[in-house]
Amino acid sequence: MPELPEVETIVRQLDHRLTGLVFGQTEISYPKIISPLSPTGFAKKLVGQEVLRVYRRAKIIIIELSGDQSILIHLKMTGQLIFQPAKTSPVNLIVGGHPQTDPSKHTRAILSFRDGSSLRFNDLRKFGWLKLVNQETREKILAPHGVEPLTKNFTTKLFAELVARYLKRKIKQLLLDQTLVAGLGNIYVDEACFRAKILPTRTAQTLTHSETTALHREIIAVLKHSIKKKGTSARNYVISDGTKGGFVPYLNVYGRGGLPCKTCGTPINKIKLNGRGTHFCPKCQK
DNA sequence: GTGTTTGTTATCAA
DNA sequence: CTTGATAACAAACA
Repeated sequence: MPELPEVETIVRQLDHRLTGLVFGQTEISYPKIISPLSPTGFAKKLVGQEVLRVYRRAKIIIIELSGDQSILIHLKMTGQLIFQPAKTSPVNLIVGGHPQTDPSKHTRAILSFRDGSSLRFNDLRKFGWLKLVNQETREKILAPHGVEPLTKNFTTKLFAELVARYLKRKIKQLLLDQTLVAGLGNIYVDEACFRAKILPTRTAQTLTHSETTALHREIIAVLKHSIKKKGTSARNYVISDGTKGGFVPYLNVYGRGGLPCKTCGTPINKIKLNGRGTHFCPKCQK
């Protein structure tokens, strides 16, 4: 599940590798991932365009091109973006615990560059997408997202205002809402709540001022820590060079249902909250 | 055949 | 406007 730290890791690597490359041929094996153009239209428009930079907004990857166009990419739950350098053997991947060579049967698109390198979009569950859009459409798609938690715009005051505005919402639900804070997903919401010692099931209105401050602080801290470790490879997230992120050993609750809390030894509780697997320590979190 | 995994949007309801 | 519930998308895995 690529969330902010995973997408950020991919983007940093791709920006470094793709900037300056010029697109050549494009192969689409699963047309439904492409919009708003047809795969043919997509390929035609892409040819000859140079990559200016690669950046991120929320969980969306933006490849900015010469001219007016950008490729927007969302990996959703199982998307992978693999960079294949020119004249090298296929990148090795681990998918669902099994070694796999890329490209695989889950490769949905291959965007080639004129120097012989290529970018592959793999997506087991076909939820992810690629859009080739102009600036105006790009901004229309990006605009509805909330504050970027790793920018100076994400102040304690702003976060407190959000908490005060959506009083009836459960904390977890509030944090998962991409229109409020952008980039958090199931993993980092659970982790941030643990670090702030707050139960994800509580409603916003029950938070004290110091709890709100702590939650704000821990959201930032856990995201930064994970980026430093290149993200969480809980399932099939890989970085664009096929390697895995290193944050799993630092997870306190996500994926640890029934295992002892690293702080107090109490078994981690796992419940369903609004249809999401939710993990917490019943003793450390109040 | 069943339940579980989750990001996002749509839809309906209150 | 806020909020809650549910389905839909889609495929693998236990």
